[in-house]
Amino acid sequence: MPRKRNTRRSPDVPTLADVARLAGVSEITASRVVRAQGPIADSTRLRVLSAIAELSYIPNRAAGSLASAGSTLMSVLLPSLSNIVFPDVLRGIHTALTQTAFQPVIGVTDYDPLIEERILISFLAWQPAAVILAGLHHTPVARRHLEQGRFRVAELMDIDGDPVDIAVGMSHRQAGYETGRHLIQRGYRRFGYARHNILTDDRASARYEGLCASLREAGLSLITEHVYPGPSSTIAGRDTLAILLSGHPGLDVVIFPNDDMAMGGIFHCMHAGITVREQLGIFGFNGLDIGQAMPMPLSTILSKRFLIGKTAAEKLLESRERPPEKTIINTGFEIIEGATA
Amino acid sequence: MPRKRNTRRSPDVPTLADVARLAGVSEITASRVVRAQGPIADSTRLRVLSAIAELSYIPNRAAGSLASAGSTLMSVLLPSLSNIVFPDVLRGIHTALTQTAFQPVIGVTDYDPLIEERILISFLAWQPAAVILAGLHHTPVARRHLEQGRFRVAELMDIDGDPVDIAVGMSHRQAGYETGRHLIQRGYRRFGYARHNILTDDRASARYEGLCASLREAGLSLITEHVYPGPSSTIAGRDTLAILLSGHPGLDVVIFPNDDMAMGGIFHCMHAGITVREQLGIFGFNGLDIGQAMPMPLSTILSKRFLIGKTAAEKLLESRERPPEKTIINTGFEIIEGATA
DNA sequence: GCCTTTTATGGTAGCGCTGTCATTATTCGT
DNA sequence: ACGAATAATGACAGCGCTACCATAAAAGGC
Repeated sequence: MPRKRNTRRSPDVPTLADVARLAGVSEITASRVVRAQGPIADSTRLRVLSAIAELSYIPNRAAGSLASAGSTLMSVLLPSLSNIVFPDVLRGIHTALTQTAFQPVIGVTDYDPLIEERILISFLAWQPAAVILAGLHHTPVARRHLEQGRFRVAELMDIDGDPVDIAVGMSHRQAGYETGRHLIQRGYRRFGYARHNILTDDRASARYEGLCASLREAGLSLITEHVYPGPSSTIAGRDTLAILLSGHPGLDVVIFPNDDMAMGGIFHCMHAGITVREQLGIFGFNGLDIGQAMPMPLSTILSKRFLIGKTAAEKLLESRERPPEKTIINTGFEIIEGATA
Repeated sequence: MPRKRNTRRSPDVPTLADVARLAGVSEITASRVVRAQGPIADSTRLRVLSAIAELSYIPNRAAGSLASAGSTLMSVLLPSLSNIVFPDVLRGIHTALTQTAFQPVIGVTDYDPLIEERILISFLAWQPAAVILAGLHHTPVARRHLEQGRFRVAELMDIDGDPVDIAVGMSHRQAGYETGRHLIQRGYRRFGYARHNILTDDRASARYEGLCASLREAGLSLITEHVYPGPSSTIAGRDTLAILLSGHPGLDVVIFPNDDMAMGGIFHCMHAGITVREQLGIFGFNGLDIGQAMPMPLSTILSKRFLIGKTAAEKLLESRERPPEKTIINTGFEIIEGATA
């Protein structure tokens, strides 16, 4: 005697077979209606759709994915969500995926390549159609999986390096370099630098290097820098500036790795009675809304986060197959002159 | 003649059968090693693990989920990621899930119950073990799915209502009420209110109602309010305060629906030469880092976002089955006196 | 030493869906 | 009007894994 069907499942979850039976068609026809694929007579479609509605049928994507060896998932691996940069990227991705069948699945790596590797592998277990990551630097294991998988890969934010497939972003090294040139041209000479302790934020490091290069070219160098013993935050910026100035009161400009910390720097100046720009220039990175809403808008660099996310997702949707050659898309950046440097 | 196996897949993706063959065991034994389930001899486990490593085997979770009628996914549906509140909640969830087999899958609803319903259904297609949503208000269809599904449900942020399963959060109505009481006690009498256009931010509405109730009790009422024709942002707060004051110069305190907008209000005061607190009180909501980093820390209410996320995920992990009775966990809130009201 | 329990392993049958191929009904071109 | 293309539908196997049961060997109890 054959074992009773359906022993493992809750008895009342409808399957495609139930829908097909109710609509009086075969399973495969019902499947075609669900996927809007292949020629279906209008009358048939209607009957199937009403059966779906009546049963509150939800397709089982695990079964679908297994049968078709593919999914409509797009894995997105981001370093952090506390840093507003990445939610902006995500919004871009979402915007591009709305009205498509694709669905983003988000993981957070905490800037740790090993966590990235672990999450990547657990995402690959769901057979995603595409993978989006931040940066070009991954563990060797992750890189191998990215290169060998049957999915397209986009690496965001950074374009200084060798992408797996598609890179969308800007040159952070160049942004750092332009920052230095801009500030030198505006007359600043005595540079300080504030850092945070996220050593794996490769973009921040690249900007730092670019800045140093431009100073070197002008015969200058950083007078001082301080690494805040914690992740980036406004308070980190405030406290770091206080420390920098206590050791080197002669600084005339301080560069921060991002706008959040730069805002903290401005708050320190307000508190200590330092006139921003005249006495001390403050320069950030990202071009956040809040910095531009201040009475004296923050001098910074606008990174085009939303555009990066949107462009990457659109590019990934262009073809189902892995492209034969690598693509690098430079979304560029803009110096916002602002009023603080 | 039987059709060749594996025609649909790329030929070189290893399966559990390949692992088992290489290790010289049966598929089910290899499966047990992968899942760390059931008794396995150490020598066998080692052989299987080394076969897995050699082949770079990645389990196919679609197949696993289909066979076991379950997954280790935890669906998380949040209204927005631009609002820093939700990344904080997410961090809490992540913290609770680290070192467990569970994996969060994040969707963004843009504060739209219909989008929430759509994303919920597409997530349910993956048979999640649990679902986390924001708020207690969902479409009837969504509510029905939540109630009938074979997964646990946590509704976050808000506890003023009837949860499906578990609610974790605070009473926003009470927070609004306490805000009013606090400000009245501090001597403020002429209240203004700034709003944004996200009508479905039920929490903001509940705070608004609580505030009005406390004013009514004290024989007061809002003198004016302005709805900014756009989503919440610092610039929205700045511009809204300008409009409120131009119409009603006699206001002595303005309450904002969140810290971002309140910061914008402070920036307007700085720009317009208004002395915050003496001439005009400013009150926010959330207790963000950046507001507390200002020279005069923002007066606001601390909502415990991280704790909410962490508590909810922990609670969901407690049992595999849907709890027989509803649970409401009040994480509370704290008034931060600050220096702006 | 014999029976029971525990440990370790395997055979088999699906889970729910879709790719492939086949079949029939309809439309079209000339 | 007749073969050829097209539209609409179905039968069936199998995707990769795990639940279920069975079996065999080792360990324990008295």
